[in-house]
Amino acid sequence: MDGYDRYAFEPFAVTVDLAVFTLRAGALHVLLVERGQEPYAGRWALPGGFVRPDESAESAARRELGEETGLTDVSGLHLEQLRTYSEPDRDPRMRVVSVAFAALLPDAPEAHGGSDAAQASWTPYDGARELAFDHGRILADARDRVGAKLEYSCLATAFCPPEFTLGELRQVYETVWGTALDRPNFRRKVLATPGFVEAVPGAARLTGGRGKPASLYRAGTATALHPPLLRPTPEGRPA
Amino acid sequence: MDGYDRYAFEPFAVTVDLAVFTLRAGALHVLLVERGQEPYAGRWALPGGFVRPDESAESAARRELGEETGLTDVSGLHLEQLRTYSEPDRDPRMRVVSVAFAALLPDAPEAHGGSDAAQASWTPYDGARELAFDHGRILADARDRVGAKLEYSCLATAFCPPEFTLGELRQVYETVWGTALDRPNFRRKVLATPGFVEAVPGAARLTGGRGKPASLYRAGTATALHPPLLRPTPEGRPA
DNA sequence: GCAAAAGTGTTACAACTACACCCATGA
DNA sequence: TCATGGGTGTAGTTGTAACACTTTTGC
Repeated sequence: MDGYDRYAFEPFAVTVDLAVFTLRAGALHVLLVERGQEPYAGRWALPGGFVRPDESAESAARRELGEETGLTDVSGLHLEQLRTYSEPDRDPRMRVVSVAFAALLPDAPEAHGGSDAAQASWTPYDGARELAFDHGRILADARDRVGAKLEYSCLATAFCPPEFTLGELRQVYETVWGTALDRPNFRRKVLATPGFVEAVPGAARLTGGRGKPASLYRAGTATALHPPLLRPTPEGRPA
Repeated sequence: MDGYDRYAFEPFAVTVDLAVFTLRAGALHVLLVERGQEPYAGRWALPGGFVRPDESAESAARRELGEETGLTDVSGLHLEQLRTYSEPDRDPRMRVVSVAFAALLPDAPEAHGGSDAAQASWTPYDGARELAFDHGRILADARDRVGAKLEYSCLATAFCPPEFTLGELRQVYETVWGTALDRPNFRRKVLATPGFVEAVPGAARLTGGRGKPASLYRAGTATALHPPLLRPTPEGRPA
């Protein structure tokens, strides 16, 4: 970054792309938009758009999410940078460098199209069809990251409403990882980690319509899990 | 990223910045360059530069490292994306979005200035003075990331030459983390992790000039550590 | 009563910690 | 022979896995 040179003013565009996850009916869902314009008109894609001259990529991500999908109540939104995709040919029109984000939402307000998006909707992750650009890869990278961060961070609470039961928190892990967890052990593990959750005194709620009402908890102040909550033996796992 | 709009052609520049680490004399060192031009002329900064229209950020990072510091023999270089810094005011001249990388080198070939860099040199991490732009923050983020990745990945071998002793590998952990590790336990832990290291049959080498010659090992094929090698109780650690 | 979900208890095993101890080498 | 670093052994503790069992709700 040393001074101006002739490469500084080549037409680079900088965009953001968002992989926004939520849980619906016990399945991982992702927020997709249908493109209204070429290229890839009619194809589904991740929401996103151009970064404006006066905002950071993080600000652009929140703005575009509201503009394209109508999700303006983003109070519970957890947003974090994934990585930046910069292959020269990733957009057929011009040179576009995209800063990708992974985002988590507790409940799932209905989405609707806006600005450049013909429509927006929550789609089951496994049912996601071929996406525009390299968004399929970005989405897969985001899912891997979220799954991995559940192990050593308190990220799971970002999928839950402000008050939740331990059963709901366990379902977050089971849904994202696709494995069943031992309920008693999960409970002890979570309660033994200081700052992960804190009890809401006296409160209780039914989880599945039947069964004993469960105590309610709020997200604690901790962000990291020590020791981590490891996935049940997926053998060799990628770095 | 839906079609052209008026924000697409604002003058964005895209750069890369590299935090390159190595170990020298038992201390963590980082590769810095002295800026030859305004702004921040004469100040130290991370090596880096503009991404060209026909290359990815990863390619640009390797190219700039060679151009600015003379490090062209990058066979043992481990390079990975850190994150992207995009605050609007991070460069006083214009809008510059920078993709930052963390890099690790086993040995430390001498560096010399080149292209935009007046000079380049390996600097002890703790002795790093105030850096240009937001490079101080990037450097701190990179160091945090490297320290964290040592816990759950085989990254430590990237600091070691092709053949190394377990004592050298342990010094990587001790130097980056700033804590002493129990030698026998470290040895067992590393050898018990399949694919972390593989023995070089028959080979041995003296580590510190004195003592019993140590067996030599090569980096294995694994990339992740399961279970992880956790730091000794730093209490609350950031996410 | 029965099914479902919360919550508690217990035992066996795996991993980690903290040492003590021996070995090989250079000064 | 002493200091230094490599390598092995082992007891105590902690954490996890895999259950059985009780409690409280809706139907």
